[in-house]
Amino acid sequence: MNLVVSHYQKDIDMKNLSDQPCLIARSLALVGDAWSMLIMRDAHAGLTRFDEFRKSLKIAPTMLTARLSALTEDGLLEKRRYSDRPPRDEYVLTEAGRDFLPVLFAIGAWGRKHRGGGEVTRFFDAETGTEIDPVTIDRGTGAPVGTRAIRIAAAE
Amino acid sequence: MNLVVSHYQKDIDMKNLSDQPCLIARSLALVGDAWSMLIMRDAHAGLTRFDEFRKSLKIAPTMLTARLSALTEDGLLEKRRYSDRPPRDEYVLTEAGRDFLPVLFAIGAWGRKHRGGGEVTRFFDAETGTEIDPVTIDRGTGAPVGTRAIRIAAAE
DNA sequence: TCAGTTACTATGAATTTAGTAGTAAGTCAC
DNA sequence: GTGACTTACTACTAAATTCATAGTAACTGA
Repeated sequence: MNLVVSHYQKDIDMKNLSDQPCLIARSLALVGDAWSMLIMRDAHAGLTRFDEFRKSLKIAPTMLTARLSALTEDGLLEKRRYSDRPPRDEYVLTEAGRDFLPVLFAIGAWGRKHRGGGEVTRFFDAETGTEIDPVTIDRGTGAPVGTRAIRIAAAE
Repeated sequence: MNLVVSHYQKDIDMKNLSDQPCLIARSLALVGDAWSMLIMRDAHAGLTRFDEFRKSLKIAPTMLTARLSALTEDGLLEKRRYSDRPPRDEYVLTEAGRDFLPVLFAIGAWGRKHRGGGEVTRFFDAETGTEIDPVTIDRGTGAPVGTRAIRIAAAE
């Protein structure tokens, strides 16, 4: 399963995950590894530069280059020049990248419930000051996902 | 970054992801790879047996064994004997495993918005028949995650 | 000029993953 | 009761990825 890159080539995922009808599989073709998710997390926390990510994640620079390129290529990040001399680029979230935040919060919510305890980073609503308690609901019924029966259809 | 197992030993993740204060990182220590996520997806779709997963995912049996063991060890799946002769086990979701569904839906929702098009698998509410449209909201404010400013705190 | 910064690339070793084949313990159809 | 088949794996090797460290390019600032 190679979710990434060799050289100047775009991601080649296993079994063409990105061509499958399942949208979960398609998404995982892009961000289905821990590094990519953690980069997205850090990008949401405001990091933009290569060295910021590298130090935060203690990731090998080769890996970081590959992941940043892939995420940029896939439209979750955007390269932006912030200095011409020396030439320096930073990576900022695109709209698609910002839309990824709910996924991170859903993962975090699961973690809080099932891997909580000890020292934990928490998030608060800046205005109300209440801790954020993420729930994924179906906009149609308003019910939390998993509380009602679901029917699957392989449609167009 | 080795998220998995060697031999009879539990996952040893990189830099002890599971000991970090960030709950996202902790969760990713367990399910931060595409195979694990896809196994969880298939488990939610009703698959329970080794060969069902293997055929559905076209995963190498060695990988599948490792992933199923890790997910079982981590409490997302549970091994259950369904035949004594011959001895046969199946893997069923635990409560923690079922709680993972919102994550999958959040990922799917992202995919629908940013990787939609072509033939796509969709989900409907079994009762109302409406297509499920997952949104992750903050239970406190009721606002979708990402629409309001957030404050981070590294508390206990 | 010399140390320091920043964003990388080069390289080789260690580790993981993939893919195929094989095994163990049966069942089922004659 | 023999042979074909099923199911859940393990063995093994080759291929690919990842890690870690070192090095480079293009500057800045003292």
